[in-house]
Amino acid sequence: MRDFFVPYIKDALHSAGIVTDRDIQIEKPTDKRFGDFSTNIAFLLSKELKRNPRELAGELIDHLSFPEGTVVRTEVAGPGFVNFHLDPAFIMREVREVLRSGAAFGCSTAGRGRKAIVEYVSANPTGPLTVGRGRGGVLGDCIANLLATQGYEVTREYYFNDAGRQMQILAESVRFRYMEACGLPVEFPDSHYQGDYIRDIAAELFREHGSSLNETENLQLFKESAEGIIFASIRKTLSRLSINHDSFFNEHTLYQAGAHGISPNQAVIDALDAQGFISRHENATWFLTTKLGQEKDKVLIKSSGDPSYRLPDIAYHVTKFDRGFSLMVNVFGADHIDEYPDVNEALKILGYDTSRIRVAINQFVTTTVGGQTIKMSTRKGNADMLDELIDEVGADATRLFFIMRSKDSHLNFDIDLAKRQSKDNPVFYLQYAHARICSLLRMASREIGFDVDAASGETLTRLAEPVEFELASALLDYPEVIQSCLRFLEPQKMVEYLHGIAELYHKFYQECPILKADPEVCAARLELSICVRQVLRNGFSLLGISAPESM
RNA sequence: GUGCCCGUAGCUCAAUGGAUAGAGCAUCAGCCUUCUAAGCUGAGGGUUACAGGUUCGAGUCCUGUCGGGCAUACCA
Repeated sequence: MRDFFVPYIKDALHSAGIVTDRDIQIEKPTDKRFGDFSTNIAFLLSKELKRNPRELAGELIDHLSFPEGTVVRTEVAGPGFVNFHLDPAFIMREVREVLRSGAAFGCSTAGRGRKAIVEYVSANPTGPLTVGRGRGGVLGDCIANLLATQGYEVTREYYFNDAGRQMQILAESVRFRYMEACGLPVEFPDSHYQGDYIRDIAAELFREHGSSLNETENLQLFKESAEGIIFASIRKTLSRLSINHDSFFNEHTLYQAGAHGISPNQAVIDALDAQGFISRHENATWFLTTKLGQEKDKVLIKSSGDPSYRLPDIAYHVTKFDRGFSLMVNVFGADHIDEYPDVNEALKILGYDTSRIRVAINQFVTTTVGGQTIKMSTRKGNADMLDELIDEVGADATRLFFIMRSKDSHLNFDIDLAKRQSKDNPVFYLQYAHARICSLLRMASREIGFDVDAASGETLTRLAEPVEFELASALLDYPEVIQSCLRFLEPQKMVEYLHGIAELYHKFYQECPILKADPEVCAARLELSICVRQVLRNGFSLLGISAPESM
């Protein structure tokens, strides 16, 4: 809708003899007295032209003209705002687009022909997913959904490492528990994984093999069975949240020699070395990040000969470029904040365009039960598990709660609230609006033979109540909300928006009789309801929550 | 110590540098013989942590202070 104004404003500036290449910003004023839309262009121009903004605004509107039946009034207000008042019929005509496009309303082709990759969750298979991982998972999934609406070919990728020290500890942990299961005395180290799931895996091994594994020093079997069981459980948990990755990228492949006989890891070392950013001392291989202004150099290959996590991370990102992604989104938890800058610097040195990479960092999650805060913890058994949370509050509430706050804010997950089957719970508020419309349409179909599928929106221009215009106008914001979510990698804005739509609909429902209205108005209100239902459905689908037809 | 995030109504949180800082919960007062009251209407509630600065305009940007979280590994 905002795009509508831009060409006319540009034309007017041109014919007023004002030269600028500034972007025209269109805003939606908070106060309806200031019109349906406004622009601050006069302020921006006053800066560069050193002229009075009110004067500039005046010249602008003198040259401004819109097609018949669109903008009914343009005025200069305050210190230099230009406000536009729309013809209500214009809004109602535009709303027909919701019905025409249906599930595609809000989509664009901006990303057509471009490949995007969203990397999220990426937890190593050392244990069940924690609540904190869930937040990043849902965030990443929503971002992927958002990108898909813009025509990108989206890959949802999970990057993991099933080698290395953490997995070694995991294997040892299972072995200890296995020996316990065999009735042997063991002293379980504090440094190892304490969770009950380790016991379950050990018990499984004991069931299959009895105590025949007692003697073996080879941890491989312990590792593999633990990995298999844990990964299966992770994927099951994710699928409960409708998170389904297209691709699981095993870090191990970066250690294996490729076409030219060298591994991707080695290729990174060689390339950085060629640029003078590698040093070998203390038996290790270092990335000279001090040359880039950082405090310390970073180890890429440890004295043990194994790469530290940074090296494969860099090599992994090289594969993303090599695989032809023009947009790469990485979703990390706040605890991985320091991971990215080194990767970024290395990629720049290697000549890659790092502006194609966007990083979304989500802050931590605390859960509260009965007003008591339970802080998320990592390796100990007291971490709150994502699966238990889903058991407790359901998948829809889990997803919505994770993204209804800005990713930059610590999330306070109120379990009591999420469980409540009442109006306090935003999930129910949103879904209720959808169910209410479905119910209404069912009744309309039954009582007056209204054909929902035949609705074209032709009757919408009969509507005249303020709340109806407000609602219609809000529906037209939907495509811009998607853009805004993507600009900030912040699906939370969609939650806010949908909440506003639901609120307006409830208000409309309260104020305007629908089935009891005059038949022509009745049809128009039903059509408006269908539009609202469509936007709610589209939004729910982006957020990954269900759209119940009755509640 | 240093880096990143946060500090907004009693609570949980919004607000592309725009006009009188908004929602929900909680509190108080109303609305169901009428399409789902899981809803709606209204009221009260604020020195946007603090102090400066930038400009037509600052919750938003800059500097400093205070408070909270995360990170500061040859773990990932």
